[in-house]
Amino acid sequence: MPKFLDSLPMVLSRSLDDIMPQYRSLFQAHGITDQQWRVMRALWEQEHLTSKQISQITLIPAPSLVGILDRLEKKGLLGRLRSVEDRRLVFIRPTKAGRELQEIMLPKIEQIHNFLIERVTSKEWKEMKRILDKLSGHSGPSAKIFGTGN
Amino acid sequence: MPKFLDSLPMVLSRSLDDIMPQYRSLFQAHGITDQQWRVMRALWEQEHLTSKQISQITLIPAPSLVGILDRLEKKGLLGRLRSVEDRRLVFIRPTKAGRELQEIMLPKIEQIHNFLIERVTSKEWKEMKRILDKLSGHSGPSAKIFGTGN
DNA sequence: TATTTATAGTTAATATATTAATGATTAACA
DNA sequence: TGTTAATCATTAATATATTAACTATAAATA
Repeated sequence: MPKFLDSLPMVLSRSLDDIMPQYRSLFQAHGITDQQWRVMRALWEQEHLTSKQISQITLIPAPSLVGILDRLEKKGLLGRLRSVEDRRLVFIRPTKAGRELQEIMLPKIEQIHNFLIERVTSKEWKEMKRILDKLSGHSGPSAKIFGTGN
Repeated sequence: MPKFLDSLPMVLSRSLDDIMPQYRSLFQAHGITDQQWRVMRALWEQEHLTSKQISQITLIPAPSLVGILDRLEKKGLLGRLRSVEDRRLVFIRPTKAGRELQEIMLPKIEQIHNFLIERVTSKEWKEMKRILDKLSGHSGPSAKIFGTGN
């Protein structure tokens, strides 16, 4: 295999390209996008999150999140509320419609997840995450020599 | 770990988010983006590719590729040439400047790649790719019997 | 041969990513 | 205490992703 296709970014991107369509068709059937789902999914596990928390959990960059929240708000799936104690913060919480959507979609999502996970053994799944963690620099003597440092 | 953060898309996305910045700072230093690099990288390994071939190699969707090629052409890094035998095809080839850029960047890219890869053993690296392949559906019984074929 | 079908590249519309900058607010500190 | 620095959400500008549709061309077929 040529080096380019065997690089870490390409290996990971290929896998994502392979699995995302299986989720996407479900998202699409319910009128939301990948990223919009990520936000709703985060709100399902913990209500009243701030914008920043959602950004951290979903890995969606803060500037992108603004528009995503706008569209979800317009769809009536969540609401924004400016904090009183710290007026810089904005709390996000799902509406009733948002929670209902979750109840419908969550089982199907888990179904897809299980279908994918069953392709490997539990041991392989854990092993893969462990290796990925090492590659990400989250374990071992991690020192980003090319790191930005911010 | 909550199920959401432990899903395959989130696991892979997190890894990508962790490693891409290390490449991106280099791309940025040379005035190109991630995807623009992917295209140039493909042209480094095989000259005169068609648009479709580049799309397949780089995993960049065809409609996105149009703009990326436009911008790379405008930067003088590659050229487009309509095929004579089959006038539907467009051949892409790097310019002299395009090849020069590669010669400068390629060693640094390999340096980053090696730095990342050295975080795991050779055995772990292969094992990870094998497991990812299974998760993508590229191995195992179903994949061998029902291929997409395209 | 005339018609249908398939393919490569492209355009269009909407959604998101990336980077830098801004406004409002709060925290830190001389 | 008054100024500076940090933080959160947001805007702005450019680049890319996603889906559908469209154009030109070529292949298949009646």
